[in-house]
Amino acid sequence: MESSFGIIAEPNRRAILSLLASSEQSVSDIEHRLRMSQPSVSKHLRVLREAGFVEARIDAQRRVYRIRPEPLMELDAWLAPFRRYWSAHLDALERHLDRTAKKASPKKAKKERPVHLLPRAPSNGPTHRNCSNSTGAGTT
Amino acid sequence: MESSFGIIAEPNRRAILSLLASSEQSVSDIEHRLRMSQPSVSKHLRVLREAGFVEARIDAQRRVYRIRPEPLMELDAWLAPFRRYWSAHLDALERHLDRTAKKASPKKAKKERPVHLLPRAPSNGPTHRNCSNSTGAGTT
DNA sequence: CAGGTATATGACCTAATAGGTATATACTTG
DNA sequence: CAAGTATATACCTATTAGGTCATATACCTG
Repeated sequence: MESSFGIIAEPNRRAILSLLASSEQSVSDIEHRLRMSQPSVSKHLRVLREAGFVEARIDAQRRVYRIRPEPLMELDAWLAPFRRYWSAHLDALERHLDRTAKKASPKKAKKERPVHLLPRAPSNGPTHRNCSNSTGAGTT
Repeated sequence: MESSFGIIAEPNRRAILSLLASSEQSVSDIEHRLRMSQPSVSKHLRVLREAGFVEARIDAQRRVYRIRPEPLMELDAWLAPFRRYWSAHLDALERHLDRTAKKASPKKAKKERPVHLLPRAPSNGPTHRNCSNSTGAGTT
């Protein structure tokens, strides 16, 4: 696992991080709250630890894990160049989250139009700055 | 590939996104700028497209790709709960990025102290806010 | 329509990874 | 020291994802 991005690609690891976001937890805490096997939790914690996402503190036999923010800040930093796109799409996010939450089942078909069937662009100028089409058209 | 997180786990895909962040590009643009094979670029673009990270516009035989921000906003949203940790570590990020930039080679050994050898915690309160230790051990 | 260009896709191979079970290690208490 | 608890690790397996090569598809130009 090279990058921080690869680390958080794993859903269970994200769940662990989210859990730790609220407060530190021992391994067995995580095990029970997330319904995962103990070895699995330990393995994920190891990955997270080696990637700097968490650190452990010893309390008797327990290892109490907590967040270390640096790698997450790194992700945040990577997102920076894209934030210029946010403003135009502040509400589009809601629709997006809404949509992906409902779907999530269709495997691999009919979710995207094949590229060669894309609608012809208005063939005006290469004004790549307008992202307005897709979102335009009020939902209402 | 389930989530948006999985999509951006792939370095080439992140490179493509970063490239598109500045301006839209055709497939062959990407191919040449990132020194990737054409099939590889197309496949990654497909993944990105199906995940909603990019969309394509047709210009003659070219497919001109551009960013769609929604999934990135989703990532940004996921990071929100962790931002409470930022403030205490604003400068720690620099050190972290600095460090990980230099290393990046050691595969899997000696990068983290084994957990059972962790320093005894001062056993005071569970003040999980201090992340100050551990970072010592210079590479040199 | 023929030839050329740009992109997508399919087949195949390989490497990386997550999960499970069993077991080792470390620490605590009597 | 013995027994018990909490956590880490080794080994194995199935799955997945990415790369390349070859080829199909769509579009342009003359």
